Amino acid sequence: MHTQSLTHRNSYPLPTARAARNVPPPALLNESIELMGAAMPFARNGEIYGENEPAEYLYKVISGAVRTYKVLNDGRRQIGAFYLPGDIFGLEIGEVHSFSAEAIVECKVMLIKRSSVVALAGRSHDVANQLWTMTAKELQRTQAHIMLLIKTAQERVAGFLLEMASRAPAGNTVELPMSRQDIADYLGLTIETVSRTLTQLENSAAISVPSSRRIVLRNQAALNRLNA
Amino acid sequence: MHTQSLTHRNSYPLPTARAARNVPPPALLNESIELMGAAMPFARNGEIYGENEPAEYLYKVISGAVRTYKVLNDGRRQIGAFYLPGDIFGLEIGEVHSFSAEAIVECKVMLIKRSSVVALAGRSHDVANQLWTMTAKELQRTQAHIMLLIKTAQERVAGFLLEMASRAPAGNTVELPMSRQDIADYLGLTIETVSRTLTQLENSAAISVPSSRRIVLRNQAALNRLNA
DNA sequence: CGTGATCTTGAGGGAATTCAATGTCGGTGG
DNA sequence: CCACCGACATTGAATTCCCTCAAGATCACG
Repeated sequence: MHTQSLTHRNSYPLPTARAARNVPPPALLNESIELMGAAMPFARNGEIYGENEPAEYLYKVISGAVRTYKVLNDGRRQIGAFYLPGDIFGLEIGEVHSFSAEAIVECKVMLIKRSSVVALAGRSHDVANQLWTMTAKELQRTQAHIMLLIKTAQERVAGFLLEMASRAPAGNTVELPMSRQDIADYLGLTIETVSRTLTQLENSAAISVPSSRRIVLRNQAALNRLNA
Repeated sequence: MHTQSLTHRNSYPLPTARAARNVPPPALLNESIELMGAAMPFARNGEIYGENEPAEYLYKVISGAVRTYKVLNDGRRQIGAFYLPGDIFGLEIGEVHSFSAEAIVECKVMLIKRSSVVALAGRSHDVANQLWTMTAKELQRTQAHIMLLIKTAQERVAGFLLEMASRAPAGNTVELPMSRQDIADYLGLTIETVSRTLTQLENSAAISVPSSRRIVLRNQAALNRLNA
């Protein structure tokens, strides 16, 4: 459990510090998160929060990558989302998290007390609106995930690569922070099928795989065609 | 297209009418929807809105049942959700709907102008909060849907039946408004697999199927076990 | 250079799909 | 009233795609 590590976060500057300095409430939730928290480090595979734990914080990825997931009682794991630098996660309506969150690689994550944001939203319509917008964006992302899960293996992998490419900084090379197992659990496939499918895509000249965690999209049109 | 039918809804009472009567803004979004709209009828299979159409309204099911769905370019259809009396749908953040919506059976649906709700939310923190809460609930529902889609056919069908049972009014009999095709497209299966699976569940005494649209949950524990 | 973790590849099996036929129900008209 | 029709549902047989199990290959790291 990581509870202690979260608990001692109380020593980080909180909104009261801002109030004391007579700073007007920030219009942008994104900004307020930066102002209200300090980056907290997590080791590779470190737990950020667990399913059913109180949802006390919101989180913003500063560096590294995060996965959220659920485990069924027979051990199957489903990854709900990958979060990359700049992404906010842990936004829940209930009192507890409905997924668990782990660092995929070494990470820095900004934390903000949920109660602070909610309080802020009670005063600023801007913040309230962004809280809603962020949740709605997450909803759209989840709906897109559903559309992936009904497709063939090729389509899922192609869709995943295109998604990662669109979120990555640069051109047509995707740097994957996650393992094949993570990808498989995100796409509802096995590692073997993911691996085989990547090989197929490479043989059909749609991609090349210089190293297992680096993938070059050689024929984006072909991938888009698979993306249905 | 149903655009005309929506357009003439401008003749329904709008928030301004309430303001003129010096009524305080309602605290509950649910109430405001009832106050702001009148029930509109839709025929079986009638389109309520289409994907990529402007998201001008929110909708509340008064009677009947609604499905939202997307169609892939090769014709595969994925149903995003079923909405039953009391449920609100069409809540989108973007300017356009990301799914289409159709009446499964003859329906009455309450409509409310999106702009009115958003304006109301700008004045009432209560309404803003409920707008957020509703979106977050929808997110949770979608995440649960993902967990269904990674399971076996038996588990998906069992999960679907339990979901419908928990939403239906009465005891352990589920009255299905939707066809096998709808169920299949919701669960990412074929109608044949849905049909065969129901037969299996019946043979294993977990359910009985007196008529194709009526299902009795005979052994809820067994279904829950399948629900993983 | 070994060791464990991760990834790839192969062979065989199984669950769901596809294709096809039959069965059932509700409505409509003779 | 019942015979017919179309829509919907069920069942069967064959196929396909992905999974499972198993063996190598590659990579990172001490």
